[in-house]
Parts: sequence; structure tokens; C-alpha cells
Amino acid sequence: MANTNNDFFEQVYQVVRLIPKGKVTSYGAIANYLGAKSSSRAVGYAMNAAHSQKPKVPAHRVLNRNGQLTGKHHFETPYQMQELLEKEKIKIENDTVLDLKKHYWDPTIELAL
DNA sequence: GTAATGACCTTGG
DNA sequence: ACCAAGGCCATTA
Repeated sequence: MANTNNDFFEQVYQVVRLIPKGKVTSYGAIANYLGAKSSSRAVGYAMNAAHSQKPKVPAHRVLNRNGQLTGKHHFETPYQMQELLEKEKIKIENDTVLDLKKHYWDPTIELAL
């Protein structure tokens, strides 16, 4: 099978790893930073193999545009994502991050040059 | 090689 | 403002 370590995947992992503690971002933001705002789905799929990567990727800091923990079900345990986010001082309710804007971390802005 | 799915987002009615 | 459909990328069957 094709190397899952494609540039696209690696790029996504890099950006996710660069997410500061207590910050969260969305798939579209990462895709947009990579220059493919329409590839939000591919970014999400990359996260699917994130746990398969050697360097653990903080996929729990990646949420959808709505701030929902859509991928919590894909973690080792559905509580992992919420717990990790809570440990980051991020309040979660109904699988949704509160003060999303306050904890929002946009790579296109933070990593923008 | 074609069809369907998925941790999504944007646009149209 | 709300609901519905389409699009894009990559992977798997």
C-alpha cells in the first residue's frame, strides 16, 4: 500500500504537533494552511492514522469547525479526548469545546509569515 | 477501474 | 435564519 507517510499526512501531523497546549484548531484550518481548504476531509482521514504514527499526534486538539469532538469515538477511549482537553484547561460540554474562539489556534495566522 | 465511506466545509433554497 | 445538497481529498472494498 502506498506509504501513509505522505507529505500531506506528515504536514498535517506537523501542524497538529505545533498546536500549543490549551489550544485547539479545526480540520479546515489545517487544510487551509496546507493550501487545500477543500481538503478538510483528507485532513480528518489523516488523523485516523495519527495514532498509528510513531510521534503521537495530539489529535485531541483537532476539532471540527463547530468545535465538536467529532473524532472522540476514534480514540482509544471516547473519554480520552475529552479528558485530555479538560486537562488543557479547556471546558467541554456536550462534546463541544466552550470558548472555542478563546482557545482557537489558527495555523494560517499563528504560523503565517 | 469503479463505487462507497469518512475525525469536513461551503454554498444554495 | 434553518434545512438540504454538493464538493474535495484520500483510503478501502
